[in-house]
Amino acid sequence: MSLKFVYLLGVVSIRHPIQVVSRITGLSQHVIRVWEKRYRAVVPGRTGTNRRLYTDEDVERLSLLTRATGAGHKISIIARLGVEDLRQLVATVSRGEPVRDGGLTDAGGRRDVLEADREPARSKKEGFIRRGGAAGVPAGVGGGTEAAGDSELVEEAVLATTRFDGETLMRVLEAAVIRFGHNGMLHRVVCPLARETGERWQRGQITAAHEHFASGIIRDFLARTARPFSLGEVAPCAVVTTPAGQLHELGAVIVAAAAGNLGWRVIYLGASLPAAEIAGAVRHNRARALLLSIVYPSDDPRLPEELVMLRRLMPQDSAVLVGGRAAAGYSQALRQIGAVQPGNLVELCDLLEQMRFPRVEG
Amino acid sequence: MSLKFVYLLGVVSIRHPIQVVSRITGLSQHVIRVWEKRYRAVVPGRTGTNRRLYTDEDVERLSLLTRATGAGHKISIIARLGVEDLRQLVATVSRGEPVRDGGLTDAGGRRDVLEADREPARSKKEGFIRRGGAAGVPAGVGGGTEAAGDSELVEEAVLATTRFDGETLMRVLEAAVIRFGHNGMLHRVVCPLARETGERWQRGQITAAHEHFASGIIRDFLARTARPFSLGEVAPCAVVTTPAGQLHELGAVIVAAAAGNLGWRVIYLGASLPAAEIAGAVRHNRARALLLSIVYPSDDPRLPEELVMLRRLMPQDSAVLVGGRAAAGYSQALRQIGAVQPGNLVELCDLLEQMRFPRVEG
DNA sequence: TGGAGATTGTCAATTACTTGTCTAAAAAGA
DNA sequence: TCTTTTTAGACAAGTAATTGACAATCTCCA
Repeated sequence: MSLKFVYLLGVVSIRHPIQVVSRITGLSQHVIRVWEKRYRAVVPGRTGTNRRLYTDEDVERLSLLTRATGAGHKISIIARLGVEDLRQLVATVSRGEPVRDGGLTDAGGRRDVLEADREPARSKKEGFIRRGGAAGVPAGVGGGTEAAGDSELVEEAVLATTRFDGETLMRVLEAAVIRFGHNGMLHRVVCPLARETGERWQRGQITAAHEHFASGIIRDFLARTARPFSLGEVAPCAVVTTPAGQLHELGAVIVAAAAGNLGWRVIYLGASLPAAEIAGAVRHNRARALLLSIVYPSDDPRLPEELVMLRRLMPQDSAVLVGGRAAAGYSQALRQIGAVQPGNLVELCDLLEQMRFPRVEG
Repeated sequence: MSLKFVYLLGVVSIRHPIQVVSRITGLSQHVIRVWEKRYRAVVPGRTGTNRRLYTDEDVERLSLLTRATGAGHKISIIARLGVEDLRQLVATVSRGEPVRDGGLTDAGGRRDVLEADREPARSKKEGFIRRGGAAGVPAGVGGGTEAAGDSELVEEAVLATTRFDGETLMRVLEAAVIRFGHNGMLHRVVCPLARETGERWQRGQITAAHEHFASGIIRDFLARTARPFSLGEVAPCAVVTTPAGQLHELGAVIVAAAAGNLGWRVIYLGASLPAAEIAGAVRHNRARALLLSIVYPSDDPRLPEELVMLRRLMPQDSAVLVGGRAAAGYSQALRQIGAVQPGNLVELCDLLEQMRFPRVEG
């Protein structure tokens, strides 16, 4: 808390050498230095022996500048803007609105070079978001209102969960697969089960242990029934986890399975990872999407900071998709970081489907 | 060795010779001394004859410094920071991402060289005394030689983990099952893998995300290969989890699998559950044993209270077994609550085997 | 449409600083 | 005696700063 707070105020004792800054921002040391020399984008302090030392605010500025230039802004023009202005700029851009100073989404050659050596896609993100928002819900697969679910099976599953009866729970899942198929099981049984357990837990009818238990069983079941992976290297990569403090794993399990079904290469990281860790994994895997599940608590004061930090540390061209019942509690932060918030699993799948095939826009 | 021994006696202020510190931190003795001489990173006490003696805090500092330097920070700059600052630093700057030659020409490849260069040097010099030191108790009870491990497979598994390469990791596990059988795989590959990842994590060579990732893959694998359960109701029940604040799941996964192999009905509850929740699950399932894994941190001030609370809430006739590299850090509390602390997986299995058939004593 | 000039990321070379490693000799321990 | 530790000094490789140049675009204008 004080950590992040302090960071936001820029009052920090610890300063970073250029190597660290380079790793965090993804900029080469060359660029960092040249931005300083030509545009005074940042003016780091120095050690006694003339080594640069960057404050956290410097890092933030550079990150924002990276994102803004990626969106087509010219570094020479925005280099001197304040952090606040930059934030606004980036927020505007990630909402899909056109960049004001001419340099339209496709800023042209420089970007191509940049992308070619950085990663396949950047501008895509905005595209997805726009599309996702517009397309919205394509009406549930099975007809009913967003996967009505099979109440009988769900009820049995809930019951099994409350009794720590893994065997029965698995049997129910098996039955669900037979009846609805692998995907249908997720949408019509597991998802409602998650919601139901969540509600019961909130009412104090069951404990977190039950939720953990169900997560485990469902994971095991999914692992057992999922197709053994043999995805081409082309498969886009998605990292699935929950941010620090979010201990409930079930949502993430579901999302991971759904993404796997849709042909994504899923890196599943379990629950409660700090921002830096998540960002590292995303970066390492060049993941096109980060899928977060936020279920409880819905008012963790640290989480917004954590999310901001996450966005700052992540590669700019990776999208963030956030689901879960408590996501709404952080919508301000989520909007700030340009996260997409699908309203339910169907929407999420829709988005994932769209993101599967990056189109080169014209 | 002396470490564990002394811990058992409850003496808190033991101090370690440099060799031990070197083994724990993964730093060479040279580096430890040079960090002291040049930067005063630590200032160990001395014996009457001028030998260095390091406190636990020194060790902690050195570990953190290792991680921070791994993240790109300059030792000369961070050497004097306090433990808290270092923790923050390490948490902020994750080093999970690869350094791509794309953007970071200055930094590119360097790290690989650094590691490739650092690794063999260390093992050559400090050798693999580790086994003697870390294992401490030979424990040869369970038949095998305390799981010597198949270094080749383990190495491949570690490599796959550092690369988030789930497919390869699974292949390795498969090979291990074929070669050693299901149980042998646990003892000879997964367990060493857990230890190795733990050590690398402490050295900052990998991130917590890697550990989470490996846990997930291993879970999935175990779920897939474990016998589908059809245990009679007679099977004794064991609850497996980690106490609140302990986010690392791998140890619990291993233990759960081991217990399952031995014919226990395992209720697996994942990581980081509050005492009340755990106790509730134990009570609800009339579990004969509660298996806890404690890996990190080893100095959570809340954990002892949590453990005491746990014992108070639990049924009296349920045993508590605690394993994990950080268990020693809480040995006082553990003794207080009458927990059993098997030194390694073999011992644990031994105990579980004994507990399978309760004697009704007269 | 074509071209001049500005913009911007990249690179090489040089210099200087940083840091891990190593050797050798003496002391201590076992 | 054989190993381990300590100290001091030397060294090589890694890392960073600076300068100047370069190539690929982008912008603007004729």
